[in-house]
Formats: sequence, structure tokens, C-alpha cells
Amino acid sequence: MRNPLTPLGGTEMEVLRHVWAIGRATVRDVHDRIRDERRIAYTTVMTVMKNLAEKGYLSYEREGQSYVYTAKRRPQEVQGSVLSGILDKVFGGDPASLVQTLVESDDLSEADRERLRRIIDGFDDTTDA
Amino acid sequence: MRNPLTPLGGTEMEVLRHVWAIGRATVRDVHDRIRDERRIAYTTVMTVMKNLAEKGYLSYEREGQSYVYTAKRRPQEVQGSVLSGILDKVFGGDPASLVQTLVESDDLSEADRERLRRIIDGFDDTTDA
DNA sequence: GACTTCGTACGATTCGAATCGTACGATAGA
DNA sequence: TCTATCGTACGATTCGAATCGTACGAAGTC
Repeated sequence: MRNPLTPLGGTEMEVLRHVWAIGRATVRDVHDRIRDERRIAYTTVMTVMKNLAEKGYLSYEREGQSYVYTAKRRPQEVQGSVLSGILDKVFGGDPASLVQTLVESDDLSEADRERLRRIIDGFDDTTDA
Repeated sequence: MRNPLTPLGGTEMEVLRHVWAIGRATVRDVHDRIRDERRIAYTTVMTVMKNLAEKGYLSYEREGQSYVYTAKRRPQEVQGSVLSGILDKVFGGDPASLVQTLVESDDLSEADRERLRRIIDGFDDTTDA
């Protein structure tokens, strides 16, 4: 794709999320997890992880016979770059339009709304503990 | 792409947005507008619009010698489908996480925040008039 | 009528994501 | 040691988005 809407594809994102969840991850680790949900070849996962490393999303180091991958970028960083692209290219750079669409698509509970309000007001819920 | 993160590519989205803006649009109309911003061949735009029609995003009718395209789906509908995919595949289906990222990436003015609050509370700003 | 212009018709090509297979070295059991 | 298993190495393939060119009929212009 010469002019992609997102910097990553679906499987790339999927793999990356698993690596974030696992921490230090081998190809097998990721493959096992994805295979719980759908059919995919071991080598496919390997290729995707190699590509993610080439793109700078993962780094890897030899550990014994095999490689252990770790995320090189944090979730919010990557999620932010994906979202800002969507914001610009799909919503014309208007955050309100995006949020409008969000609250209309999946209708939220009152608790959800309260949480969103707090986030907008600058109370960062992500700091757990 | 066998497993895309979005149902549309960047150029497809770009073209679609122009058609929404124009209303009844010829290939030339769209081409002229895109060319104001970047270099692109006339035939490329034609192909993209044809593809969008095949996918059900545009319909077209002959008008004299040429074709006039009109949007078959409304902006919110398409934007909603793109966003819900991103929500699931990038943010694990958690709207709060998405909004969190949004407010962190582009830091918003107080006016922006007030507007977002109103949207979340269900006051629909989109109804102009 | 000849010439230019406009727009479509119809591919052909490129590129990256996604997918998988085969070959082969290393390791662990029997 | 022989063998089965595990994991990598190295492509090969497929597919759709994106890109463009050439050919050709319409319509206007002189």
C-alpha cells in the first residue's frame, strides 16, 4: 500500500499487542496466543515479528538458541500515532467529530461517560495504584 | 492486504471525503481538488472512484457523456465503521483508552474540552441550525 | 472536414502486508 | 548414536491498494 491509512496492518497490530502483554516474548509465545483465536502459521508470526523489528517496533536478542523479542515502543506511543492519522485523514483533524462518532457508535453507560469526563478534565486514570 | 486495520486505504478515504464535500462529483472535480494538494494522475482518481463504487461506497449515473458520482454512505456511517475497527484492534475495545490517548496527543484548549463534555453528555452539536 | 480537447475503457505495474513451505542446524530423549 | 522436535533462515506467493499509460470515441472549434 503506497498510501496507507495506518502505519501498521491488522496482524502487525495484533502481534504487537501480544508482545506488550507478554513482555519478553518468543515467536512461539505469540503464536500460541494468536492461535487461541484463529488459525495462523508459525512462520507467519515469525515474519511479522521480523518486519516489526525492521520497522523499529520491536527489538530482539538472542537467548540461547532462539530469539526473545521486546517492544521498543510503548503502547500509548504507537496507539497515538495510529489515532492521530485517523483523526486527520478520517475526521479532518476535528477531535469533537471523532468523539461524537465514538459515543454514537457504541452507546456508553453512565459510568463510561463519567470516566470519559474525568479523562477529559485531565484526571489520568491510567496510573494504576 | 489480507487483514487490514481499516476497510479503506488512505487515497480511498481522501477521495470519499471530497465526494462528500462536493455532493455530485465527477472524476474531474475530485481530481482537481486533490491536485491542489498533491500530484496524482487523473486515471488514478478514476480507478479509485470505480473501486469505491464496486465496494458500495459510491454510486454513479451517466450524465451526458460522463459519469456523476454520489456518496452512497453517509460520513458518520463510514467514519463509525473505521473508528470501531480501530477501537477494537488498537485499543482493545476500551473507549476510555482511546479518549485518553486522544487528549494526550493533541492537547486541547478549554473550549475543546467543554465541547467534548457536552458531546459525551449527549448534546449533539452536529445538528446545525 | 481536420484538429484539439475531454472523458472513459482497459489494462499493466508496483508495492507492502500477509501468508505459508521447505531446508537445515541445534537440542533433547530413547 | 539415532531420531524426533524445536526454531530459525530464506524465500515464494497471494492479494488489494495505489499508481499510471495508451487507446479510442464525444464534442466542440476553426
